[in-house]
Amino acid sequence: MAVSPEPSGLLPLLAGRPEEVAPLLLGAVLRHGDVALRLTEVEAYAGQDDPGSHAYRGPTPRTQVMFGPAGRLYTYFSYGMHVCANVVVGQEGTAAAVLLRAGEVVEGHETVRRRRPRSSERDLVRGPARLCQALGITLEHGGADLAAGPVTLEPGAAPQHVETGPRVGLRGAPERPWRYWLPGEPSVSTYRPAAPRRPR
DNA sequence: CTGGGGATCATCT
DNA sequence: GATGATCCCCAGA
Repeated sequence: MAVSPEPSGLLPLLAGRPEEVAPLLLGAVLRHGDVALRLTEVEAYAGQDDPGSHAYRGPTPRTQVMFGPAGRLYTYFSYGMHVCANVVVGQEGTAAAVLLRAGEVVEGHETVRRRRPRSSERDLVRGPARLCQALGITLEHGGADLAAGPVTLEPGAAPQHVETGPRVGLRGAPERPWRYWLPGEPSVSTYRPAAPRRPR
């Protein structure tokens, strides 16, 4: 009567609405190579209905993956120097996604340290671009199937407490409190409104 | 711990 | 040509 934990047990859950799926991903383990991270902070994005979503204006070459089936990785290049990663969720065609914002290193700490040598311990996996750096996720991983690898997602212990709040860094988005995090985790980002850019 | 400002380029209009 | 779902470094407390 062995209980066989199914590594893909999380994937059927990804088909739900993004704001329902996002909190389920907290505590889940994201793995790439010898590094494994326990997710501590995520953010939900609806597709065409959501002005904060990259898919808001319909499919483009970049956002093609978001319109595909759930369980794939959507990666994008940001601010000229950073890579961020989302898990595509919801029904095919809806372009919903969950941005992976922060995590705790549970395996491969030395590898992460090597990739982020100047980081303080607290900032190691704090923030979506840092998370990708820590895991070694690049634009090449865009479209990767999380059930097949090389980046995989496994269920973790169900979180006891989940807090929610406004999403980070969005301008002109309606208040959907779709940022989810595990309270008390040192890896969870401090809330900071987007800094206004200096006019030239 | 907090806050401010510069870096730098793929993507879309 | 403008714009970021950001990070890093620095100063100050």
